[in-house]
Amino acid sequence: MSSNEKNDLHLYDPFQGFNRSTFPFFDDNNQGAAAAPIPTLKDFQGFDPSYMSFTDYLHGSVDYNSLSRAFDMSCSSSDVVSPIHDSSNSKKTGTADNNSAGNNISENPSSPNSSVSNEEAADEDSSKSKKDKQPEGAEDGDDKSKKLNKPKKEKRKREPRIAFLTKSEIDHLEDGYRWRKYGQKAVKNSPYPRSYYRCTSQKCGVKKRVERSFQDPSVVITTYEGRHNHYIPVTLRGNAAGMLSPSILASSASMDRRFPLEFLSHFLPSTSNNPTGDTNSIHYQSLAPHQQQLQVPDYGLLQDLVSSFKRRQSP
DNA sequence: CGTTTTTGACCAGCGC
DNA sequence: GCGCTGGTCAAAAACG
Repeated sequence: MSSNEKNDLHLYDPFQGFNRSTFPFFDDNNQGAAAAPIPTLKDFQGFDPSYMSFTDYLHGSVDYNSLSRAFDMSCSSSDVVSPIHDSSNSKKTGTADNNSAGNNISENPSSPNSSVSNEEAADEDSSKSKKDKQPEGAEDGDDKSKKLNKPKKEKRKREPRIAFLTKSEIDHLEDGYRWRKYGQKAVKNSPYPRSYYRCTSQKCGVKKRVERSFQDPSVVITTYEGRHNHYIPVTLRGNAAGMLSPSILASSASMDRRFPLEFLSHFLPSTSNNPTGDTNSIHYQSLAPHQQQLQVPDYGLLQDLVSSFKRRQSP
């Protein structure tokens, strides 16, 4: 990788090696150090870049319509992100091509506004679609039996998902939240398994999947589903407060295991800083260009992205 | 001892 | 209807 690329990044950049231009979602204008003609979100009509961040997504400050709209039109400006607008729910529509990735991002809920997610989450997510093996009448079976009784296959609604590509040696990057791994599956056509995590916070139904790209093993694909409805837990292993401390982070040499400070700070409910609701822009200002995550609305697109990414990196 | 990870089994959805 | 695959459960093991 080119050294100037590195220079471009902050020393604690966990994404070193990534060419910023690969990430059209972060506007560099504040840093004035754009390394390449990067299509920014401004290129996405109707989708202000300063309004979209990973955290924004998680906290639902961005509405999915905007998101999908943005992606829908984005691609012209980027050879990395292509427009995928999966409005159908068929997870196997593109199986032939995407099967390795597993599935497509699911449809936007008809009412992007949300409530969907919280309802499900509130339900402890387990009610969601847990398949009930239904042991003989468990007490907690109300969830299960509920499901069982539920005659219908009301299609399980899925929360929109956002995938992030991160170059890291570590599979499970710390993002400030606590996750409990609840499963792991082999990924078809890939030597790397996919791990399933769930936020340990009680009412939070956020889930994420982590897997390594088989096309470029250095790239970790993290797919988030749902949005946190709480602050970063203070009891975070190793001390969340510490993680959020700028001084600590700035001096940290082991950042490759974490997302950037700005990134973490974005996890906090934005209302705290900005009653006017203009938080996003404020937050965005604090975003450094090295905050390089690529948000992808369609999981099935990832492999293409990785390929594309690799191409860009090799001269 | 409480929490997290591992892992085999099970279930639902989808294509054929 | 069958088989495949992704996603989840849950008991046991591992860990701190």
